[in-house]
Amino acid sequence: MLIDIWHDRAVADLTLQRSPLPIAPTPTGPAEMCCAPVTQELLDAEQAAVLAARLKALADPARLRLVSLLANAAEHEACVCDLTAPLGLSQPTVSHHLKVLQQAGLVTREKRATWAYYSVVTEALDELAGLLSPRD
Amino acid sequence: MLIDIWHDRAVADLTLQRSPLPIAPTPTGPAEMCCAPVTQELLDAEQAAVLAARLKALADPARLRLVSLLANAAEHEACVCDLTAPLGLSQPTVSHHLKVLQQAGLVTREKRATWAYYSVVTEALDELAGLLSPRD
DNA sequence: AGCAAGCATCGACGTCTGTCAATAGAGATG
DNA sequence: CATCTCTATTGACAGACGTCGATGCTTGCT
Repeated sequence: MLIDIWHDRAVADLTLQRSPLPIAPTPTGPAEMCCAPVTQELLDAEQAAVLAARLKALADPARLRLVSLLANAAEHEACVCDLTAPLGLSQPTVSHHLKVLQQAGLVTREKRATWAYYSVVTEALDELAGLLSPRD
Repeated sequence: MLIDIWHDRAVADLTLQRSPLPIAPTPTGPAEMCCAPVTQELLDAEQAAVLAARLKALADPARLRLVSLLANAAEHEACVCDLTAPLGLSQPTVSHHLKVLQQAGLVTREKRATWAYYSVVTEALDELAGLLSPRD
């Protein structure tokens, strides 16, 4: 299932010089393994805090819908201006949520021209899922 | 890995008549499938709210440690009085967190004698994980 | 009946969080 | 340069949240 939230900007995009696609686009949250699955080993205070912080980044309706929008968007990415309308939230609020998601390592940001393109870090979601329920 | 937070109450427990192990011990949160995995279909507002509520129940250090304690406890269950010390939190606070977890369908409560035994609903964790990252 | 233990609820408190309007900054266009 | 678009930051505010002490309720024991 793919939702196109690209509109006519795809056309305008062609008229702009694109950035040379940096290999490492500033990964704020490296999303490193913080602990064993919750049900397998006892979490100490610090591990629990780290894991809770990541889950908390996802545990918000707006942010869940953002992740869903990004994952289902054409090219699996979208810029802020395409996300405000589907969410019914103001642009600053959307920017705020995206920043939270980025700092948790759940999305990446790539600036092209005046637009900031966000996309989901599927590996981060996978790892989070694996911590809740062991993949065996 | 098993952590024994049972102490000497296991002995005292034998002297008390046990409840006849009811089949359906008041499942507050039935943990029914709320939506497709986040990355596969677009979440609407309501689905996002439901999923966010469940994730929010887990997205707390104390509650994560509670789940971890329960999962790693002998018999895979524990009562409130065994959980306050490992967490370093007051009994009312622990009771509060357990209630949140129970309402989210992540733990079940079974009252035996004066003790309330909580245990993890692994299926709920599995489902939650499956919504973040599709299995197979 | 009286008492003690385990647990849930209540009330209160400080903190965190989601939201917006206003503003500032970066970048493209004319 | 002036202007426009897109995005990020700031400041402010209401509501939610985590925590605790005090209290009440249930259950078993004497």
